[in-house]
Amino acid sequence: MNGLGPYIRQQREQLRQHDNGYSLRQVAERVGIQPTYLSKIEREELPPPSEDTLKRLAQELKLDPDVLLAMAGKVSSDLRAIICQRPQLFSQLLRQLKDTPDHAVLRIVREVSDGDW
Amino acid sequence: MNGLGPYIRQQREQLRQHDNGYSLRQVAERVGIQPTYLSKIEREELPPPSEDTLKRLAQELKLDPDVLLAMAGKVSSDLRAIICQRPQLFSQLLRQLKDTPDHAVLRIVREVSDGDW
DNA sequence: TAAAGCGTGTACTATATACTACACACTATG
DNA sequence: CATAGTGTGTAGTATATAGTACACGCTTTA
Repeated sequence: MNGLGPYIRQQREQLRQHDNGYSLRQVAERVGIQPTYLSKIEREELPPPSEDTLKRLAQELKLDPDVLLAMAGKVSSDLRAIICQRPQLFSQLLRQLKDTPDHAVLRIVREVSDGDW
Repeated sequence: MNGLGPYIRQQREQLRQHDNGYSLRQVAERVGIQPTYLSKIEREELPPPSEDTLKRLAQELKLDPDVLLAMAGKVSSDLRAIICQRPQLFSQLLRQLKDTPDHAVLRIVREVSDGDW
């Protein structure tokens, strides 16, 4: 359980082993931020960036945006929108599922996608 | 579908019909904000207040905090925490359930609470 | 050995968020 | 008819958020 910063750095260095285009500077440029900023993010000298920046970073580094956002304590705006449309329903559901084991939740997911609803 | 502000005002005036302690000033005081601020919130002259303030307001006005937060486009911090602990799982679930009708989601809720998991 | 590229330290900055403080006019109450 | 209470207009503020800009020393490359 290390933080968002180290997680990003590790992944970047991972990718770098197979492709030299993953220097801090180059990634920063593709993501559209200053290299110094990415440096600080990776070393957690500054708090996590915005949702948008995190998403671009996730895409660039081939990471799951939802995971990256979660490590920053954030929830993607599209999920927020889903909840906000039926707040009582989904609030109840989530609190209900808080301590439900993964496999049981996944069973629900599969049942729903098998779509006899 | 009127906004958060009018919704709050309406509820406050509703409560006021049976209890004079629901003037804008008195509610504001109990909630811990300035009356001018509450006034602006109700008339949507200012953007919605913080999560904490909305929750205290909900309690004071006997409204569902999740609903109030939702109308402000926010999601309660405890729900965020639940999602952030298993982001992939719950992101998938929520996107899956986005267009699932209420009754079907409620069926899940009941199945889970009947707890044979 | 010069130039390009690397990561980082320091110092700012712009915008959004979340309010407060004071003054005013109107209404109801004692 | 004074005074207590009501809602609101105007102006300002503190803090958080989300970054930028420049300079530096080190390393690799040509």
